[in-house]
Amino acid sequence: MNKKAEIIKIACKEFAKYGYKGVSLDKIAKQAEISKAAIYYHFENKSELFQEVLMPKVNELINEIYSLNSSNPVEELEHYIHSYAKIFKKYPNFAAILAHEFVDGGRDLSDEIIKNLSKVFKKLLSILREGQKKGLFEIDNPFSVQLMIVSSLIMHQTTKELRQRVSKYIDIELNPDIKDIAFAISKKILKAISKE
Amino acid sequence: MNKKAEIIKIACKEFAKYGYKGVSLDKIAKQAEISKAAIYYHFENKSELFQEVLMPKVNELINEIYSLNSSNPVEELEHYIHSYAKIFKKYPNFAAILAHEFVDGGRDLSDEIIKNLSKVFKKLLSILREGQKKGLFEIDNPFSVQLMIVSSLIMHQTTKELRQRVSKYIDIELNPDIKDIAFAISKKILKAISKE
DNA sequence: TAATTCACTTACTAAACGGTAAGTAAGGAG
DNA sequence: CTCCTTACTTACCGTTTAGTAAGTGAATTA
Repeated sequence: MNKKAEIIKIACKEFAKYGYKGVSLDKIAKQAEISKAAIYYHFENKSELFQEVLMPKVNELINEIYSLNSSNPVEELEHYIHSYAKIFKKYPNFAAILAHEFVDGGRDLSDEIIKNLSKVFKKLLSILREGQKKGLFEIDNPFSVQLMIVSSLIMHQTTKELRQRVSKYIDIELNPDIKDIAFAISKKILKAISKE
Repeated sequence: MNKKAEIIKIACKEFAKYGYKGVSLDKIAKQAEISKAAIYYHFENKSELFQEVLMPKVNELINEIYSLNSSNPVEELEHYIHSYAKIFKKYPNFAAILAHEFVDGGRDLSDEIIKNLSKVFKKLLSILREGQKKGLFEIDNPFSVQLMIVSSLIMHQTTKELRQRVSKYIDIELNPDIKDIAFAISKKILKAISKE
């Protein structure tokens, strides 16, 4: 593996753990066994490194989500939810980075990434509208559906440490697989929004 | 208002916006129009200030959640969800702080706060178990139910800025009231987990 | 009136931060 | 052999960070 790819890999892990602002380039440099200035040889600045970490994953998520073109909203919704699960399983750090950015108001995301993420949300809205038009779904608040799906999946990936700490006091399932969570969520969401 | 209360109020706003690590005491001091050392007169360190910001809200949430003691799991679940909504409406910054801590693995939370938060999660688990025992609920994965409820409510409060940025590209409802979201969520959750 | 406490301020420290200027060893091209 | 590029390193800069030591004026207590 070349150094640039190694930096990206280490940076991805760090951004997932500490968020954009919490990551220090000194620490990344130390882990990659290079000097900090070497990072600046490969990337213009911290922000560019962050975008280069995120962009391919965002694009892969979009491709996955748009890969099915069924006329069945139920199928489409299931595919949508499992697309997230698939990408998050492939890149567990990606979900954590998104979670950090969500709570930070996307402060450190470039407009290009925001634009691409919008495509993801757009797809869900169109699925819900289609289902509503076909009399399959009954949705009073599409936004709350979106919240339930996306935040549940993202939070699942990012609260592993917290669950560990909480498990000292209560009995919870510690490490459910995201695919199982995706199944549980899509089953419940479908039941919740289905007419009759 | 005395200075200590003013510091807590400003700190609460800052912690909500930037998370524990992102907040600087210099900035809080400037806003409160005192010196940074004055903060250290009132609080032992940054961490103690953080706990003093959080603790009363956590306790109020616990009291609200445990204030109803019905034998009807449906009623109890509705009360649970609306308890969150009530506290988050009263302290919008509290939800944002929790969100930051969730994605940071509760890194900056004291054991006491973790213990108290566990009580909150415990209550939901007991409601779900009770509903299951009475044949009202059908739950394969209690953890995913918890995720859907808590993360949806918290994320709703914390993604206002992000929604604003996304709204340039897609048409979403910008500022739904948390009470409406709570109603939508509890309605969907009940439908999703009800038997039949 | 003298001593003490309260609620701070000023001035500082050591460490960490993102970022940069200048230099360098290795290798390929002409 | 010389020039140039690649992929870095060393050493630094200015700023910001949490935290501290010492001092101060006003109010309270003995």
